[in-house]
Amino acid sequence: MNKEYLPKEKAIYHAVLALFEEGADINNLTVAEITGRAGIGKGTAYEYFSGKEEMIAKAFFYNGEMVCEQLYEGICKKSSLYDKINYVLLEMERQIPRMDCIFRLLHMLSENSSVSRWIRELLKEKKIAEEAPASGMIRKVLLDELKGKKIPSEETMTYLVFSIYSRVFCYGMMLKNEKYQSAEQRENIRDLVCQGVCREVEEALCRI
Amino acid sequence: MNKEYLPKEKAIYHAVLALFEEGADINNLTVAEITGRAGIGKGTAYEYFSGKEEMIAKAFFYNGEMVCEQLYEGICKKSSLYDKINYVLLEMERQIPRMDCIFRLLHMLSENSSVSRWIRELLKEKKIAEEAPASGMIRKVLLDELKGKKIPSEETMTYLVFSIYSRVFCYGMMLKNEKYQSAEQRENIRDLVCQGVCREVEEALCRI
Amino acid sequence: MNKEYLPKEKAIYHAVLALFEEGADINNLTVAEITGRAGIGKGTAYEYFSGKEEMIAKAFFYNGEMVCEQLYEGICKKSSLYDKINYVLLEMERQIPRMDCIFRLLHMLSENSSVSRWIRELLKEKKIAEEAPASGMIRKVLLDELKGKKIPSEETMTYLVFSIYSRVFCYGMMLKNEKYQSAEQRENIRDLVCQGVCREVEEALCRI
Amino acid sequence: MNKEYLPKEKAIYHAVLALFEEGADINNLTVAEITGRAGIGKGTAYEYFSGKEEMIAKAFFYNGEMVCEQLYEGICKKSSLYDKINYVLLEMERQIPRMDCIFRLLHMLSENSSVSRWIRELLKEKKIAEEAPASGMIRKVLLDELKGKKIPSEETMTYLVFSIYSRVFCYGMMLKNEKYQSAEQRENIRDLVCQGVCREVEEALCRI
DNA sequence: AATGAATGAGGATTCATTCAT
DNA sequence: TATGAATGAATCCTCATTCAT
Repeated sequence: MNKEYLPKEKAIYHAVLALFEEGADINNLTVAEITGRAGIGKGTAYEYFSGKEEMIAKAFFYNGEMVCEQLYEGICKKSSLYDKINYVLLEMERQIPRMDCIFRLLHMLSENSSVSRWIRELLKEKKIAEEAPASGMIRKVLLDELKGKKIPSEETMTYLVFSIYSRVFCYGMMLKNEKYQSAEQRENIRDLVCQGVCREVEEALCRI
Repeated sequence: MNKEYLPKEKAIYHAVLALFEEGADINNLTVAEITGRAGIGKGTAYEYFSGKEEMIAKAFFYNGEMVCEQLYEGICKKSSLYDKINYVLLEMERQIPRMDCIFRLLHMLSENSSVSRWIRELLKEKKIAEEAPASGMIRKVLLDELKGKKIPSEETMTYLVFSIYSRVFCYGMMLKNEKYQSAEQRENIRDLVCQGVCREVEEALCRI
Repeated sequence: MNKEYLPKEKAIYHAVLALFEEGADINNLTVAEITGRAGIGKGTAYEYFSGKEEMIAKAFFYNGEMVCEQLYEGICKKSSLYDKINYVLLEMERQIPRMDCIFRLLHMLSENSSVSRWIRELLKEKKIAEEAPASGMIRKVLLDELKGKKIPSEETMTYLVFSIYSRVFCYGMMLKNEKYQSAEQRENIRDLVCQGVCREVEEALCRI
Repeated sequence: MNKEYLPKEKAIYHAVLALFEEGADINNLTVAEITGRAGIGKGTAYEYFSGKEEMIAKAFFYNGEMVCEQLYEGICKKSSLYDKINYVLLEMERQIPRMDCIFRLLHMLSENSSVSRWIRELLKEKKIAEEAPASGMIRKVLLDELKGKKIPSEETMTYLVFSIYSRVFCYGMMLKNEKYQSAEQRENIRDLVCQGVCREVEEALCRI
């Protein structure tokens, strides 16, 4: 299942992600920085990529795939919806730098830069046409949850996906806010988020 | 209350926003493009701004202020929470380009570009230290709603603000998705969002 | 004898000289700096001068005239050649900043900047066509000295002027050297310079 | 002993010096002109130099080293002080353009431009801390001359160095003066300068 | 006469990309 | 295949000068 990446290709991805995690501005990354960090020659990068944009776009895309894959594996090991959501939120906390990359990827989807165009291109290629990136995963989790039960209308499904998505997404945003850095606070909010999701799903099912 | 803007200053702001709305990539805007569009000389811009970054940052900040001001006025005319949220969502639909600017502003807050640094600077200057931009508005709406009722814990308040914020935010994201372009679909989802918010607030109050 | 200077004209001259004495680089002086320092509007300067170059050139020329005039007055009060040379060297020490301006003026004579062209223009206008700037003064001093004696050949005169000129000039250069800052050292060298000049003039006269 | 210069580095130096010799104003040299003349790309220059200033400063410094080296070799081949001084003056006449570069270098030492700051930096690096540039050479010549004789006081040495320096320097200035362009005139003055130097050194030795 | 806001030509510098080795 | 020296297009910013007030 795992696509095999060429070593130099991976080196570029890791270099881009590392530079980003160290606070570099994506739009001002230079090829020299990237290849320098990757430990390969500038010209070599052009043997694997058509240009700077492709390097950056694919790096973030690569990270997205890695994270989602790993996240989904973890989710599958949990049985209740509460635990699944909780697991995701905890992972977000645990891997803040990688999550920042994910957030940047999401932002790029609504940008107009040439990197963004590449990202959209990649999504089309992979035929990943979700409501929002990674929302497919949420849909799968929801369908799992509803297995054996009456399936709600497409409209309701969409709403639920968005509802869960938005909560998870905003939990991530909150993690970056200086005001919510204590473990206790986070735990409380996390609980409320998980409860909120569970309650909403239940209610939606009742309403059918 | 409204800060007065110098004509050339405003011309720059409108030029930046117009270019952005027409699909320009913020990170590749040139001073020549901006001043050309604003109808002023290149050098003139530097009489009002220290550099390109300041122009762009302040343009988006300006738009943010305008939109929030207008939005809050509209919210105040609505009496129920449902109507208030509905009004906001409708406005988002009605003014998609301006909302895109707002979204871009939000994204910039978590970027590392020099424009972003300017934006954060501006927020500090104005002493706007909210959980998230514009979240102060939601908090005010909530407090209005709870007037005369028992005030919930700070934790719960924070959660409610985030919950509402995330739903509104994601509704905005959904508006940009090709899949949800029919007026009917939107209406349905909008209703679900408003109901979801109301229900969650009610339940939170019950739980106190 | 003293040409009358208009107040704003003088203001410009003093501003240029002050900025130079404060360490500004002549070639990077801006009109804004000059007029700002002179306390007049930028446009006003253009009522008196055709451009930046003229301002700077005339400012240094003005300083040259002032210094030479004053120097010559002082020289006339001394009777012996030794005292005259000694007076000049002492004045150089006393007014180092103004001398720096003179040195800069000399340098400009052999430059190719537009300011330099202006300076050469000014010299021509005033019909000051000396071997070197201010060398006319030395020639006059020499002629005074030789009054009543046999006048040497033009060749010898030229050589003497150059010889004196070069010693005075280099004493000025030495003043700027970190190594010769003690009053005692200077006094000794000054004495040697004055003696050297006197001896050379005497010998030249003997040789006739 | 000769530091090896990279080809493109040398190309830049020669381009700067050629442009200067053709009458360009150092302070208005553009990188485009320099690289154009050097026959290399604009960007290439920045692989070797940190900026325009470094290019120009190092070019003049390079010329200074070349000229001094060559001059000193020639001096060593002459036996009498008269011949040594005469050789230097003749060389100055023969290589007027290169001497102009040297003069410009001297002037730069007392300027405040960014090029000048570079030059001073370079001198410090090379630990060349003479009274004046190239004055070290004069000191060496003097010490050679005094070999086997009683060495005069440091004060006298300094004075002699300055005295010789100033005559040579001013002879160079004279060469540029329109009034002294005939070979005969020059020869006469040159003779007087050489004699003057010799006499002064002799007298100084007598006075010990 | 005096001003300074407005201008835009001009130039230093950066950096993605190429290509000879 | 891997490289990095060379390139020049692209762009920010400065500042002399103008001109309406």
